[in-house]
Amino acid sequence: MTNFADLGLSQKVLSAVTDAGYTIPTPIQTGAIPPALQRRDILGIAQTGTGKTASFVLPMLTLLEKGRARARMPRTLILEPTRELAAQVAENFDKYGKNHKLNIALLIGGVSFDEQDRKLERGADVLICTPGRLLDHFERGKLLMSGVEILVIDEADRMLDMGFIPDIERIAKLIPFTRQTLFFSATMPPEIQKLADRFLQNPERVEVARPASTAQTVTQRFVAAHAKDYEKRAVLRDLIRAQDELKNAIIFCNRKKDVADLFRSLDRHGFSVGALHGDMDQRSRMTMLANFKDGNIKLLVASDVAARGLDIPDVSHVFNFDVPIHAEDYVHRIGRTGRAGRSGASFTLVTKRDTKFSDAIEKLIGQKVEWLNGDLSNLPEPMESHDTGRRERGRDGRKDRKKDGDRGSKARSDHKSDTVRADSEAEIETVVERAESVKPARSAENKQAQNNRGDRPVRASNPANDDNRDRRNRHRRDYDDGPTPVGFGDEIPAFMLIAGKA
DNA sequence: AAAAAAT
Repeated sequence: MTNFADLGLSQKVLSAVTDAGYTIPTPIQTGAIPPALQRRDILGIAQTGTGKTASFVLPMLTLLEKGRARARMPRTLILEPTRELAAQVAENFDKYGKNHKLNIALLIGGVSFDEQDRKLERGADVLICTPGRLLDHFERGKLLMSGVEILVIDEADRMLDMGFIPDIERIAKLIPFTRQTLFFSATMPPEIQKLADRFLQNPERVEVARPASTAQTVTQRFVAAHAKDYEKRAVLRDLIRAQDELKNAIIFCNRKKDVADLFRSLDRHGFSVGALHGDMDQRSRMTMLANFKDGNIKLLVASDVAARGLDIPDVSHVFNFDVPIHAEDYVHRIGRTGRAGRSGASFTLVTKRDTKFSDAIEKLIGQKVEWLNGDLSNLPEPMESHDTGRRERGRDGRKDRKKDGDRGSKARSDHKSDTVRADSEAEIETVVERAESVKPARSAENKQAQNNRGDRPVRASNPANDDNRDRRNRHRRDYDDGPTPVGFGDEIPAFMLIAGKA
């Protein structure tokens, strides 16, 4: 078996790798590192979770040991589709480059130019960028690309999805053709192949199988639900509480607005929860992600910004609050769990209007997904009608919030049965039965969840106002569960605000 | 029926 020591990496790099606890390289690393060290171009076909990032970070560090950066002339350039991915790659350089004295600059949008400018001025060995911000700096005359020796294009297929290809082409033209190019993509559709043909010279092609196919390590279930958001939220809460093995989870929504709404709802129900989507300000995004990675937050409600690439080890559960519209996204989302051979669980709420998409998912993954508590044909009547979510939710929400610590889904469904209109015994029984078929979460976890609430920076910024929330917001419209939190002062996180936007 | 990214 190949060892890291056999790949030709420098001592400095090897010792950092050893310190990080790695001895055996992954297939993409074994395949890509030796030719990369020979200054060959690389065409890497690999998904996240395969060790792809280290497969370019490690050889780059070794190659960068010779030479020194000059002001405004970066020596290497890495292009990433999202800010989080770029930040993650930067972390890798910190980790594996701890024995080096290299200047790493992270050029991403949403944060101030000043520090980025300073790093460019000082001379950066490695520039890790999202395309927009890089071009912005370039147009301001803050950097020259003529000294770039290595260009990395990561997640090329996703760059294509996001319409970045013209930017990438423009950037590539500014870099000398004598450069070395490392090009990575999870898939190779024809457009990407064409792009690779244009950018790469006699590349070494390294292709690795998808990491353990989804079916192997991830338990997948569909969960029937009514389409109304408050019904889906109730189903989701029961589902979360029923998970004994839940360490942490990502909950995906299709829209940013729904991320914000669901976050608020779960937060008010006492869950330890954060939110992540692209309209949040960059600082909140970073803080949320860090808190989630550190375990300060157990649940992360996210848009597809978190579906691919983000390296969040050890996610025990993925919940799809919405069925993804593109089946491909389903694979990426549930790929957030069950990584590196660990087991994981994923649950997807499916409503009648989603069947087209759930069918497409089954077709794509080539298997039927089991239903948790019976399929859509067994779904009881919706619990609304004349009593819509408004009144019931308000009460439900407050009760839940107070008593979440010692209260499971049984109690919850009891409560429901006295608030849901009582004109159908059978219907109530079904509701109770469905709720009981999932077990309540351990109270220790709920306590933990409550403890965590105060630790979050968002809250901590203004805890004093919490007391006034209910009174101040008594008249606010709210279909879910009680008052809308205000009182963030000047520090209203962006994800709280977007609900009001289009 | 969407999200992501420069301001």
